[in-house]
Amino acid sequence: MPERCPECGSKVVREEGEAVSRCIGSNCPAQLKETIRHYASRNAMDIEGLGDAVVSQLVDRGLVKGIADIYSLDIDSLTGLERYGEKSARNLLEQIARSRERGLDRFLYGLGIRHIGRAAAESLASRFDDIDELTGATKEELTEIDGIGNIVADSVIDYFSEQSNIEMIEQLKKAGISMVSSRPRSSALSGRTFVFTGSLDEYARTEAGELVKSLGGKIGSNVTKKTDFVVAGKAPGSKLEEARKLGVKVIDEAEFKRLIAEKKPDVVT
DNA sequence: CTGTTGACAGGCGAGTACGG
DNA sequence: CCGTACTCGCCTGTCAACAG
Repeated sequence: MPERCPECGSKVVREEGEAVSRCIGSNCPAQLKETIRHYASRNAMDIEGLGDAVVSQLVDRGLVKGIADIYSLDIDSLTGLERYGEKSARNLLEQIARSRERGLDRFLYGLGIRHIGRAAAESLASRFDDIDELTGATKEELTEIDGIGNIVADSVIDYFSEQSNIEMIEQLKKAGISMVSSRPRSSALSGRTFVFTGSLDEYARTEAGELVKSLGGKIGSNVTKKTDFVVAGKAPGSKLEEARKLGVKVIDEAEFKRLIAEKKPDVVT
C-alpha cells in the first residue's frame, strides 16, 4: 500500500481496525470522480449514461468540480467530449433532469456518507420528513432507529457538521433536487421479507424490490430464518437451496405477481 | 450504410463488516 | 456470535459513436 495517494499525493491513512486505506486529500480528483460516479449510480440517483468514462472526462476538463455542477451541464459542454454526439448528450441531460425527483432515500445514499448504504438511507428517510430535519438530528434520535448504531450515527453527524457538505446540499436544493421523504403508500406487506434469486422476466430486480417496498415489505439480500418468501426466477442461485434447507416458502414469478396484484390491484395487469 | 468498438445497464454470488 | 447490509469482481447483452 503506498504512503501517498498516487493521484493527488496526499497522505494515505488507514484507520485502526479497518481494512481499507484512504486518501485524506480534500481536492483529490480520483475521489471527486468516485463521488460523482456513486451519486449517479443505479442505486443512488440512477443517472443512466453517467458512468466511469464520462465522469472522468467531465472532471479532467474541469466541467464538474462537485456534485452540484452536474446540474449545470448543457448540450455544448457535453458534445465537446470524446465519442459523444448530440444524441448521447440529449439522453444524458434527460436522465440528469429526471434524477431531481428520486427522493430523499436515494439522495442520502448518493451523498456517499460512510456506513450509509441503500438500506440505512431508507431507514433515515422513513424516520425524517426532509433533509433539514435530518441535518438537525441528534445522535440519540439517530440511534433510536432500527439498524443505526453508534458508528453509523457518528458518521451521519460528522458528515452534516462539515460546512462544505452543508453548502453542497444548499446548492443542490437550488438546482431543484427533491430532498423530501416518500413513505410507503401501503402497509399490506408490512413485516414480510422477500429475497430474490435468479432473473425475472417481467421486472428488473430493483423494480420488483420497489414494488415490495411500496407495500411496506422488506428486501433481504440473503435467505435466513426470518425470510418470508424466496422468489425464484430463471436460473436461480444458491439462495434457492438455502431456502429449501431452512424451510422458507419458495414462489415463482407468476405467484409473486399474483401476490402483488392481490395487495395492489392497480400495479399488475 | 454497415461493421467495429467502447461504454454502460443489469445481473449474480462470495466475502466483509456492522448492529444487536 | 448470528443475522443482515453492503462491497466487490465478474459476466453478458444492448446501444450509440465512429471508421471505412
